[in-house]
Amino acid sequence: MAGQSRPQQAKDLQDPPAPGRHSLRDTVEEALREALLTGRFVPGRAVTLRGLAQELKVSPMPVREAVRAMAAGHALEIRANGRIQVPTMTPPRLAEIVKARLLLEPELAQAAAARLGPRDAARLAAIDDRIDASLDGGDAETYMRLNHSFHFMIYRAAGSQVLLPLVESLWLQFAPFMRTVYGRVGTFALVDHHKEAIEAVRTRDAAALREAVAADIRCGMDLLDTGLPDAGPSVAE
Amino acid sequence: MAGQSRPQQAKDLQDPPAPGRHSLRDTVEEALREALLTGRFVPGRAVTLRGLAQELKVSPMPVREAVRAMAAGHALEIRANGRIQVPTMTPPRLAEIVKARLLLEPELAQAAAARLGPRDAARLAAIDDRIDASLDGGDAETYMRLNHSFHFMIYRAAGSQVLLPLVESLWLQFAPFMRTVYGRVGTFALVDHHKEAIEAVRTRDAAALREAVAADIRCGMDLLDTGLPDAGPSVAE
DNA sequence: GACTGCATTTTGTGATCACATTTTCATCGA
DNA sequence: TCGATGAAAATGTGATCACAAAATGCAGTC
Repeated sequence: MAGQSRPQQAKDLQDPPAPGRHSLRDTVEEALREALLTGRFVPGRAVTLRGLAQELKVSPMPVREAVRAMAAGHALEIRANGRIQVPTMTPPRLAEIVKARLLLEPELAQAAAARLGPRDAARLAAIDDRIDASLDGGDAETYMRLNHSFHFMIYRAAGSQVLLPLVESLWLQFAPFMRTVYGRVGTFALVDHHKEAIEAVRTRDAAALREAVAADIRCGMDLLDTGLPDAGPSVAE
Repeated sequence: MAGQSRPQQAKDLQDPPAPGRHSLRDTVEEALREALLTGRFVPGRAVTLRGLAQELKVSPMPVREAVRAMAAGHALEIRANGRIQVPTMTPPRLAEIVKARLLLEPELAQAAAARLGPRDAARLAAIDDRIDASLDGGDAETYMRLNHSFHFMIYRAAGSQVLLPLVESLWLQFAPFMRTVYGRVGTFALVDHHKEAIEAVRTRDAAALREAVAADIRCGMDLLDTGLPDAGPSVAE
């Protein structure tokens, strides 16, 4: 034990006891997911290994693996020159995401209906109240986090091991762009179908839940369509 | 030029000129994809970083990132103790994969129909001939490779940036299990709907192509269902 | 003979170093 | 004033080391 070469363990991430999981890599990955889903990472934003590492107080190593994992799901993009950035949105890409969402999420919602009930409806209503509050307050970041919670509380109930990850991948892809649209057109214009979804959950009406989710996707993504008439890379942070 | 500390670049992977891309990581990832899609990696098989690295003549570093990327798409599984293995199949998981495939792949095929024609039909027919040959010869590995080529030659024509990666992820998940079933029941019992698909491509009949793909999925996966009546972990290498 | 105990090996994780490439930016010249 | 040029900084990639935890193998015991 020479006592000089022990460059192990950051040890002071901010939660030394590490309550939930272990592995700094998972922590970084979760941080990235958060940043993307809440729109803190805007399309086109450059992500550097050392920069992220310093920000999260870890070595570049766990960041490399986390970034690579996100890139595998197209949540991040590795350009030809090797640089990493949040993917930019294009009209055809957005159209495809909408199509994929409409194929998968209603299916997931329908499957979840049987495993949900009045208790869950109450929880969803509570989230929806906070969503309305964040919309009134113009807090887009909180809105996006809560909207994600709302949808995935439903989807998770389906107990899916395959469909759910696919849908998560889709959300990671469109969320950053979603955020830029809210920043441009504001959050006041938002119309969702959460109320219908809650009612469908309460009455265990699978068909109605399916339709509510589909309608919600259609409305939200229509709004997004108005956000990219031009190929404006103006919001590249 | 001290000439002593230059532990850079393996340099002799097997293709020094490196034709297509660069980056050892991508090479490893491609090797993993190949191994999974052709069924050389069977469900439950343990994958070790150092082992794979030695096998591919690279350092463990690129392997770590490649494995992590595959795990992000659930093509590999990182267990609670950290060990890496090819995921095992369960009846509900297989059912979900079938559902997801039936949702996405017919859609992709339908979209691809407009961008395919007689020339492509001829190419597909050529592949299908080789598929029949590999089935007669009992060469399951070649069959799987060609079957993948057949389907993705169609899907790729859709020019999809979102749906296609999702479908690729699904194939990586069920392919290893598919292989074990062929090993058990043989390849002679295989019935596909490639002939109908080729005809639909030739006549640019989107609806027919969609239906041919859907039928092909249903048949193939029904066969797989017969492969796991019990929860037999007997085929763990 | 089967089971428990410990020593050895294996394996994933994190950190650091070395290097090629690219980007950035300040300086110089027309 | 603007563009080219060069040095300096930044960045991704690959390799190696160190370490903890787990798996493995081997003995010794009941």
